[in-house]
Amino acid sequence: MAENEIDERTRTVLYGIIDSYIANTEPVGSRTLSRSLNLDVSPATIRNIMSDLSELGFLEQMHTSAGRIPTDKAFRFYVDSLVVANKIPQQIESRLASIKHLGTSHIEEVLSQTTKILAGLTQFVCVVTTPKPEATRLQRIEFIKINVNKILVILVTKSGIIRNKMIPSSEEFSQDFLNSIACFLNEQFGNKSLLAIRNQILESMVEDKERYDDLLAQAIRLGKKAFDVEQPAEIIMEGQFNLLSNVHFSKQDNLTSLMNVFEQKNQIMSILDHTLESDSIQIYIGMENQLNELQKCSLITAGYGHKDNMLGVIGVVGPTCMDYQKIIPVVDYTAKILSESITEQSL
Amino acid sequence: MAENEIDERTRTVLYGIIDSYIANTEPVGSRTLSRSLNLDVSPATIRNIMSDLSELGFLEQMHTSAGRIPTDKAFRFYVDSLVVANKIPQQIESRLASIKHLGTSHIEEVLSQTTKILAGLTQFVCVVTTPKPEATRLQRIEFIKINVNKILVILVTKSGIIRNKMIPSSEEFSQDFLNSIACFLNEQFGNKSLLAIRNQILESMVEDKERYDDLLAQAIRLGKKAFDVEQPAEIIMEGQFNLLSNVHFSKQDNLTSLMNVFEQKNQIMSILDHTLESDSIQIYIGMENQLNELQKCSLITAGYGHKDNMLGVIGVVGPTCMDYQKIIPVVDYTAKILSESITEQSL
DNA sequence: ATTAGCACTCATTTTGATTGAGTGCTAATA
DNA sequence: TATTAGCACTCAATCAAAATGAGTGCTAAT
Repeated sequence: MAENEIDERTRTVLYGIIDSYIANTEPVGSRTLSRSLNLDVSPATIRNIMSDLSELGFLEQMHTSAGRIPTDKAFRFYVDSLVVANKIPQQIESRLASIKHLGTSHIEEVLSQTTKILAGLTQFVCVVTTPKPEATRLQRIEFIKINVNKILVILVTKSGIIRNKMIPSSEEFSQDFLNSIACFLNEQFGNKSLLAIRNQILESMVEDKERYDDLLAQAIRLGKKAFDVEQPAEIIMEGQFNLLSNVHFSKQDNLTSLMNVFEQKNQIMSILDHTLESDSIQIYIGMENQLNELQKCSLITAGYGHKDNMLGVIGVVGPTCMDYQKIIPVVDYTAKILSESITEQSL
Repeated sequence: MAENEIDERTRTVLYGIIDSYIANTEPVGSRTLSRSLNLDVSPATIRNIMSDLSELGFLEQMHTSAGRIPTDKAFRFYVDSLVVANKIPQQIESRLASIKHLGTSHIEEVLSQTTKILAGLTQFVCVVTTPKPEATRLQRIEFIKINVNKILVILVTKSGIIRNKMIPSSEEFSQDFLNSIACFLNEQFGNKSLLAIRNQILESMVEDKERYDDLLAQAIRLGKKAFDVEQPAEIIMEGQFNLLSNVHFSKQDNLTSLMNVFEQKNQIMSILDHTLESDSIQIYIGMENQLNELQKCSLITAGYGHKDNMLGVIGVVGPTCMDYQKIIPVVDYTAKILSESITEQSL
């Protein structure tokens, strides 16, 4: 049997195995399946079909006399042919609705709350990236003189991020002078992306080093410090402990290494980075994940923001054998709600 | 034998048991002890002594034929009579020194880094509270008009905390007007504690409701919003996963409930709150902890800040049978270094 | 093409015996 | 009188052999 001509019955068996495995996290054997499935076939027939599926790489066995478990390939097949119900259970819907009424102003707070809720709903680890600098536009920059040689920079972005940064200053500025500089920078760079601003500033410095009058020169210099090492994007993570009580992970002891991965947020970050390109939901199953430690996990991500301007990514990490049918729409819907509540914010 | 007349030899045995238990996390029996201890007595004698100690409540057995393990009471006795070496290993000293050279400006960043280092050194869970509002004095407040009905408040405290808060405003203010208000508030309240300010504002509002001219009235009104729900103090926590690889916790399965406690930071917060009163190091052993889930843990805390003005608490949570001799000075020293580097900051 | 039957595999569970570190008690000893 | 040797007893931990049972592959009959 070739891969592209899997007949109806074979597919039913495969789905049956996957469903059963998702439900019980245990290898499934022919007899059990022949009973639970409504196909009127004997275990022996099921075995034959299973044998075919094994050969095609959809099933594997831990040892000869165990049941079979679906491979990553099987899950991929399953997920690809999954018609995702876009009907969200009432309970989940109302739980997520609370994000919208979150009166807070810090986008970090919104993201953090959302992540917590999603982690609670899925019982998996849940991550979200703060808006990436390329996508965040400057709304306002201000300088506050703290003391003789310290200036506080406040950076407000359109997406609602507020960043504080203390920068040292070699010479003393009056608050008035700082205000002028801020005013200048706001006019010059307002509504531009942080990345664009940084580049433009660097250009200015190279191009016409001497030309500027004092105000401009100082503005550029301070601006450079303010926009310079602007951290790329952070990652907010919740529910790491959910995996502790998760059947599938508590069995094995790969937990510690998994936790280590989560502690090193930058690794997760770089994975999520890739997924930002697409605005639809994305699913990485088992081995499809680059990271070794995640190869028994699946990652489901969805971008948030708006079609023309995706801000970041929200997603969950769970076992490969998670209930995709249930989880996918939840992640999808969460991203949607998050997008909406952020737009409301930045208005 | 009465509790207050424990003779030399009995004490040696008790200490021997405790030391052995700390080292191996295993019940210790009479024969092993008689060999490892240099006392020239037979196991039988040790058994008699152990029997005495059991009666006094210093030792307990899991079952008849197991060895004995020290009770909380024993650890308390041990810790109380511990002469803590204030000599810190070179390696640890240099590791902690890096805090001082942390060029960053946000106190949160300093606290977070310190906590991470302490968690790494001790391999336990490590917590620190951000400075409590009663102890933090206002350095500077500023208002930035974001749009028609949103104002960003920036609050800088002497201890280096920067708080951003978006507040809604019913009427529209010009930035100039906001500056005047900020100027007024800075003059009025500069260098006062946040708590004092809040109270004073509330008083003002009650006392002379009508008396103020427009500027003052608005200043008080905005000030109220700015200082009002100022969150009490946060808690920063690191190294939760350390306990996963800790021998003592991985054996039992009380881990999940313990992790839940750590997720509910406010519970930990309220414990740490109590410890802030004293400026010396404090130790809570096992049952001495109010929280049920922590009753197999010990908590070692130390305040940071300055004698007349303690800012917050830093501490570690580990198993009751931790190596106090080693851990106590580390926590103590960390708090000292932290205090120093924060003072440097706020100058 | 399907199924019943059968021999075989192998993780898991059960059982029972063994070991060993520990205890308490008592009688002998210094 | 304090210490110790000796002894019977306890009990978790370890191990090996046996039983169990869910599962498989193959073959011959339907």
